[in-house]
Amino acid sequence: MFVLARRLADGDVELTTWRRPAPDQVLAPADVEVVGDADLAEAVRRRESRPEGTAGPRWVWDDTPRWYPRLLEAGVRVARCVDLRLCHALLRSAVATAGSELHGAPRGPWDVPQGVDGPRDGLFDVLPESLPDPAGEFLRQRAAIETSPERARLELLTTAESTGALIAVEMRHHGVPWSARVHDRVLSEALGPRPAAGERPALMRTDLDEVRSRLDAPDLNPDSPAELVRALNSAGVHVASTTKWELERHDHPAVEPLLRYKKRQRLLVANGWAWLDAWVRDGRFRPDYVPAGSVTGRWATSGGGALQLPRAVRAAVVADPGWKLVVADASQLEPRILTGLSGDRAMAAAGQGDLYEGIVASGAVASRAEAKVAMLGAMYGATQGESGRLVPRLARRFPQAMALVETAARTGEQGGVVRTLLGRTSPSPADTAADELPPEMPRAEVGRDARSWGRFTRNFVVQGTAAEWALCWLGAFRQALHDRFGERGDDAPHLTFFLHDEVVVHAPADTADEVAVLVVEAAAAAGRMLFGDAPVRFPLTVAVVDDYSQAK
DNA sequence: CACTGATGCGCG
DNA sequence: AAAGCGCGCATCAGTG
Repeated sequence: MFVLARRLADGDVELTTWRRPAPDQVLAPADVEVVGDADLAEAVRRRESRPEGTAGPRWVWDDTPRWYPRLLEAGVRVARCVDLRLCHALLRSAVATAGSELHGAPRGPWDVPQGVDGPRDGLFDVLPESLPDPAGEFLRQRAAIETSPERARLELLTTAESTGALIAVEMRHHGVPWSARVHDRVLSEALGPRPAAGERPALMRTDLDEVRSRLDAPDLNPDSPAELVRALNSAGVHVASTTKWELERHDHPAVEPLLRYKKRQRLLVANGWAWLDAWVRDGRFRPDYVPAGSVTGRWATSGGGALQLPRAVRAAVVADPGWKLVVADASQLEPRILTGLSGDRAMAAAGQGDLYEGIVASGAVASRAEAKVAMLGAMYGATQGESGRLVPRLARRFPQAMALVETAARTGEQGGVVRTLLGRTSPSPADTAADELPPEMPRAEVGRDARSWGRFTRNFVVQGTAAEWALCWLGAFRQALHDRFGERGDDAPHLTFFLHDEVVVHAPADTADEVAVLVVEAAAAAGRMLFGDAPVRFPLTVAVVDDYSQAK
């Protein structure tokens, strides 16, 4: 059963129940209720509470961040939903929906960023009207899915994507437990005490004084790359840029303090006191997650840089008193995804334990470090350097795995699209680049573009399927947490952070060990959802800790 | 003054 | 200008 929620122009909400009159018949609206905004949470709660063992409704709405934050604030959790906006994007471009009305539809009002008016901006008493004709959109989506030869996979993909949207809002609602005191200590130790506004921290002034005197450039602005290159060249350090990688190759006495300065500047600017003031309130950091924010289906965030939290500040993620953090990350996720996608039995055998050690044991390469570099090179399309040299050695031992990424690369080079296991389809280069491509691009340029697009499609199948695995993992784990601990209410363990192949759970201490078991089981379940009984394993590294820096 | 693109670096 | 993918953010530098 589906319940479609649609916000009307006056702010009221229309709830339409859709059922199948009989199995195999098309969905039809069964009843309609209109509730005032103030009564919405209660109406949802009523329909979510149900006898043990019976399935609740699947809420259908235009855009999860427009609905769910206010429900959570009212204490109402939703088990399942269909996020029409996210599913629209998937189905419109999926090759598996060919022949449906949605397939290849021109960009329209559903092709918008999430939460266009902000999840809640407090300026309006009445939330904006729903995106146009959600019932029509819902039916077009159901038709696209149900007539697809890939129906089962599209059902799983759209469900996983929508559940991800719920989880993103729930994680923002709970927030990451954050100790401003510890964060300040980390900063003070790395940079010196917090300076007055507009001042450089003491340790950075020391670095800068050394750089200026050793380059004989007393007025140097170290934050201007152009100025820095000129000063370095004048001092005999011949660099074309100021990247860490290039600077490291010179042993001029200015280089060391300069690299120190740059490192500290980075910490100050990206995650310094200003960040703390802007992003941490009442002991919580609340990132704005953007599910499917990247083309491959990985999440992004907007504001706060949550997916780039430097290791140095992770000590500030501290569990509440009496609580623990359960940190779990999937080991060598992308190579294992490639194993499952390709059905490469030699690679599956190598992945019984540590995959990179398994590759060494297979005789393909000599060391774990080489195995890692070679594997990344294979998935990213490396052609040069150590990585490029090692890739052919992998190809000899694991021909099926290598053939899969090679095929994806060739398809992209020739202008075709590729898809993930569940059917997310890569953008077409024709649509993406046609208007930007200069009419008379030299042949060599076109070739370079094609190869670059081939590296994108090569990686798309792996990174995108890994993102699908992660969504299934999250969804299964969320369900397991709720089944086991849901009745504890605010005292239940909950997801608090997600980073592509890693999750952090904030858990009451007495639940932590059990949570650790559930997260491992969920990983195995995700593997089965994608690959059935194929011999590919998804081991996790799990740690129960007091702060995030203690994990691994 | 506002905007855009390039640079550099943090994360997976 | 780093080989080799995907992101976000701050800052600089150039343009309208």
